Amino acid sequence: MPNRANLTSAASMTGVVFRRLSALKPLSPAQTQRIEALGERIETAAPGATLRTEGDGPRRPSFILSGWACRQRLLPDGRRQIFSLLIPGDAVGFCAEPSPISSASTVALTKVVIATAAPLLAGVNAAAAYPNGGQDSPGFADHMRLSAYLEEGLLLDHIVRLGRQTAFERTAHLLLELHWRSALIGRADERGFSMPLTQEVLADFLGLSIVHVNRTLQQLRRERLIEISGSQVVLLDEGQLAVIADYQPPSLKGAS
Amino acid sequence: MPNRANLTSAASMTGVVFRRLSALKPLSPAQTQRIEALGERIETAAPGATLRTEGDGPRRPSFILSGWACRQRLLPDGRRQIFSLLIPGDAVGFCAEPSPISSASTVALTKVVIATAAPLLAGVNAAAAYPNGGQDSPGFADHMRLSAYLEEGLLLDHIVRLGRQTAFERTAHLLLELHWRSALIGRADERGFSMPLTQEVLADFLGLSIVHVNRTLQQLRRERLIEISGSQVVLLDEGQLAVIADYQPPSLKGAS
DNA sequence: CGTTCAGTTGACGCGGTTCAATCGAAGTGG
DNA sequence: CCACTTCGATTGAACCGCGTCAACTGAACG
Repeated sequence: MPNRANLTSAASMTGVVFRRLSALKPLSPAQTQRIEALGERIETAAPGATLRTEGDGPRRPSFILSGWACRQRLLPDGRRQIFSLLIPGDAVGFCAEPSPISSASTVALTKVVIATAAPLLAGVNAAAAYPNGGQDSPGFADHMRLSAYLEEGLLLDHIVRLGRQTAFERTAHLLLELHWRSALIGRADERGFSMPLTQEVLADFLGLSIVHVNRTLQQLRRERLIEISGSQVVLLDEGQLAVIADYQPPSLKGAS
Repeated sequence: MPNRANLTSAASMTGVVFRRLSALKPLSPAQTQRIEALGERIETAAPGATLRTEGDGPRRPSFILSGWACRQRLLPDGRRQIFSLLIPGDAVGFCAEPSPISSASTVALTKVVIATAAPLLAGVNAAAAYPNGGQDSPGFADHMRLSAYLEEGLLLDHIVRLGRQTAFERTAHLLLELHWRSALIGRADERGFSMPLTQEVLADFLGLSIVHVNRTLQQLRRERLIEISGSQVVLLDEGQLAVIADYQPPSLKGAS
């Protein structure tokens, strides 16, 4: 039951989507207008709510306007592995295959506000009809394709973390990635950003136990590499962290 | 220097590509013809050769006709993580972005024969002009899109293995996946398949040490779950292995 | 005020790594 | 045809990163 006040704040929330997409490829005025229209149809979800279950029929793809979510899978015995963390501006459920090729679900980690991406999707289909890529068309096909490549790169980084890095390196790498992504949507300053995650979520993402996440964060603080107070994270020595974690931010320049 | 004998054998090798793609979506006679034409332009690579370095300018996408390869990343200190194993019928370098969004390279693990996919790619672009999906068009856009989803599912499986499964479970899961994929291209019988990998490669894929891969394989043999002789793997109790590894093969039915 | 939840800490043990040595098969050159 | 080398598989012993178990703390909340 969105009222006018909701609409106003929702419209301002579409800024993260604009920042996210324009970082991949410049947006035309017509496209910008479409993005601002996302604020007109929003929904909210409480922490723990399932936003999407893959293999559960086609659901409407959407963008996260505020709050954090994750894609995850549960094992029969209760173990959980988180594939990716979703922050404002990220897309949910764009691979809307009717076939359940793999089983994963998207779950809200905080209170989440999402906007149906239907108006943009119409543009995606339209752009497919422009063989030249539609530089000036209102379509978003290129943006979504580049976004998919970016996300695959994040999955590859994650695999390296889980397969070949220590808990210390893993954690440093994740903090650098989240800082970079927060900066991309204008939600970070030079050194810090907000990370509304419990240590349990970090553990299930990093493939560690809660206890060890706690000790690893303490070690990072003890070595004066980070500071944490509440959900606020400060990177005290980003260069040193990058060396430890072998972190290289995604390079978006030259994207076609 | 391909001679006629080469061409003949190469043409027969395109069968794996046909099987791989037709499993995703039926192929028309025109499409089948295009696939058979892949055998006309082949290249070979020796074990260890780099087939592709992402972020190294656009390279021609291609299909593996025979031999195995992998996508991997190296850390500065020499640690290696393998993202995916590529078997005959798999595509190489289809995400041919000029931007090096992430750094990974594709390396031959055995002697490899690849075919340039240019003739199919022309079809991909053509299919994009058919808004209805082009059921009868010669394009391969749908196939490559479905293939991308399948590969993403494999990456997710891999993340679960690395993050939340024991060495025993990981190894069982991988063997089941490779058996399923081998069967998909007609390179496996009911219980066995060929796996031309060293234990070092398995270790770098599974995020384990060589020594521990060796011990884990021994445990699988000791418990009469598998048999290995040379590169031949036999799954003695696929059901039991699937329970141990929580393995569920990708479901391709209902793919649009 | 009791309850719940996230964070923290210590003790202990296991899964997996590291180091090092051995062995057989497959080249390779003299 | 035989030393010599190389490579992959194998084995044992010692070590350690990380998980598990359990207890405790403080803040938020009804």
